[in-house]
Amino acid sequence: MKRKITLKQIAKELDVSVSTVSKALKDSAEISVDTKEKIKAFAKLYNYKPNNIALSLKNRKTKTIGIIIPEIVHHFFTTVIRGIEHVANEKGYNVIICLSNNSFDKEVLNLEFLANGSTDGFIMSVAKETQQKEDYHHIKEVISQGMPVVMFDRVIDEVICDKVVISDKHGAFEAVQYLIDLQCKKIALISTVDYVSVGKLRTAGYKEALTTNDLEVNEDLILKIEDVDHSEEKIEEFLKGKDIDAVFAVNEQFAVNAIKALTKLGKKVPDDVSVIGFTDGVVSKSFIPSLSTVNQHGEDMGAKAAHLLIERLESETEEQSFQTTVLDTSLIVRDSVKK
Amino acid sequence: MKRKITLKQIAKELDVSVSTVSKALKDSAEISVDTKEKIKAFAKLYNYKPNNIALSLKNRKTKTIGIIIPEIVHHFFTTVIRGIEHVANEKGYNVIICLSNNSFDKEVLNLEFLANGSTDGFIMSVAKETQQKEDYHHIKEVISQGMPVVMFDRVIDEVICDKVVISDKHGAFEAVQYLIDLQCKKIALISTVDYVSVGKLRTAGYKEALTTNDLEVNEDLILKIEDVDHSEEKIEEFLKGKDIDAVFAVNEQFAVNAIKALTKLGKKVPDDVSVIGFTDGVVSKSFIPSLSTVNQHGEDMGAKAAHLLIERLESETEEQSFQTTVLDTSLIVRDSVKK
DNA sequence: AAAACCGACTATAACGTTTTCGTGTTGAAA
DNA sequence: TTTCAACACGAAAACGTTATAGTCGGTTTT
Repeated sequence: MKRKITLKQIAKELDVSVSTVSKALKDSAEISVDTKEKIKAFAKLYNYKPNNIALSLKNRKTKTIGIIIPEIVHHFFTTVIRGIEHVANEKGYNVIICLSNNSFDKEVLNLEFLANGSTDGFIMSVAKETQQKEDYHHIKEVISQGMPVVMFDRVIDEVICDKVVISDKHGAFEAVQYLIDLQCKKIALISTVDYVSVGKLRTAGYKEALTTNDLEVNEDLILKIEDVDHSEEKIEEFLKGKDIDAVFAVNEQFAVNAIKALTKLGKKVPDDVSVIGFTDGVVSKSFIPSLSTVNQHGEDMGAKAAHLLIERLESETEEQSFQTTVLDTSLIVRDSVKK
Repeated sequence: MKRKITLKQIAKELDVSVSTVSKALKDSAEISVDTKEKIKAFAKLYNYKPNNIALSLKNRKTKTIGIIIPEIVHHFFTTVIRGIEHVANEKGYNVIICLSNNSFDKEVLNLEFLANGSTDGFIMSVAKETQQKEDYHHIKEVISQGMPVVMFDRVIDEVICDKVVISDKHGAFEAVQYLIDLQCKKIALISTVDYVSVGKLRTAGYKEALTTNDLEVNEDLILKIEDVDHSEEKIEEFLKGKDIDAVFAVNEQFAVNAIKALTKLGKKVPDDVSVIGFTDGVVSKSFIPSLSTVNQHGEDMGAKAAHLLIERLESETEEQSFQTTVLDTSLIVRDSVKK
């Protein structure tokens, strides 16, 4: 088994110095054409490729971007990663992904580990537990050490860095407005607990749409779910006996569960009740009735985040003004709402 | 903005040598208790953490595992990653993910890049294009350079390394056998083109189940889909006018599309036609009727692959016997089949 | 013919670690 | 008093690169 060949070995074989080899391979004018050709041929033969680790150490940059997200089995995060990956590769960067599993401790560990030389910067969406704890010292720490960080989706106002978000509130507003335009008057909301920033914002959009249209906000029509795993029963229980004509859910899963529960309770979707979800995932399109959703454009989000990060990495100046990019959502109308 | 602190800086500040600092932080017996305490306190104050890149260079190992997969928006791959990530982190390894987007060239690039020092080994599922081309020089190359590789799901017989697969053929066999036991006689197959190894194997399982039960294999009941994007129309066209009582599909998407098409064609699932898919994804559970599938246990697969790789990385001996682990599938019976 | 220059290299430092091999100062044994 | 551990630390090499600063023989300049 042959090991990877190094400059030193090439130098020894050809009886020249390491510097000569390095320069020859970079096609430096300092080296004679003859020598260059000889060295290049030899290097090619042995398939020489510079060692990235050595380069990273020397250049103090790794050309890799760290992604830290709560979960990967979420279709939304998956699309974001794809967006990041796409532009990162285009610009010659690699991507290293760590999952926090929504755990604060793991997020801290990941961040610390990657910050010690492994990456040039981060793109992250914080863990649920972190938002709950409101402890952001680890993120602030890496930023203060000169690591650029771009946050997306679940962002923290308190941390100063570039951010990419969608207009959660406005997206929710539009969806609910759409339902109101369909003459729906009794619109239920299925949301998450408030410390999850997106849940909070979407709830705000829901409420604003109602009040803008002179409809009363009825807290009895609002369900906040803590534990995603048992959402199905919770939703069914919540909807039982409720007199409603529409449901707005802050994610795809809740929307699907709502339709199932409604069907079980003898109500027809969309004839009796219209349903709109948030986040366009794999399920929405396939579901029967196909689900109307607020599309988050995850791939665009990832691409934008990567652009922001790379721009900051490659700008010489220590620009201190950070921007928050707000991406528009778009309402995809499918069969789960009355026409 | 403070930069990350290094041993050298600590040494300078405390007026000792770099070696002393290094040893002190490792709690070496060579250093006096006083000095150790002083150094440790200082290091803690400045939050010193060793630079991973420097360590990687020195130790010639990076403690990271490279994952190369065709696509990330597939729920199956996502679960595999989760499995890998889980055991990797447990053993102190990091995970770096590259997507080939099913492109041969990108796969080669990724592999080359990561092989130059960035990772200690690979876990991969090859791109569709690579399987089509049957060009595996890039994989053989990294293996010959002493990089352990573990393949999963789409594996290549020709490449000698550890592998983790599921019993595709047997899984398909069991599913079709189940349909036959339900008294289905005219079972259609919706598969992929043959160069995709899993498609081929599952097709073989389907055929074997039929012949074992003295049923004729009717090629008219077999559809092979090349282009996933237009599968919906293809499937509908295929099923039109066909006299069948069951469908076995080699993935979730095809199964869902089959149910949709059947419904459109006025047939009831499961009353008129039973349907079983392969791969348990997000859609299966939520779909109405909920989809019966062959579960691939992606997370187990990832975990097993990671174990195999790490074991090889950490064993001193250059073990030359490679193993192929075959994981069992399990049939999840839901509402898409007659009871 | 001395000074300057040029072409084609080589030596060295540096990136941040760890580790092996010194080395100078004690205090105790001979 | 001499000898020798033990102790506490430092110097240097190594991992693989690249960039800067030499070096050295030969040619051109004046």
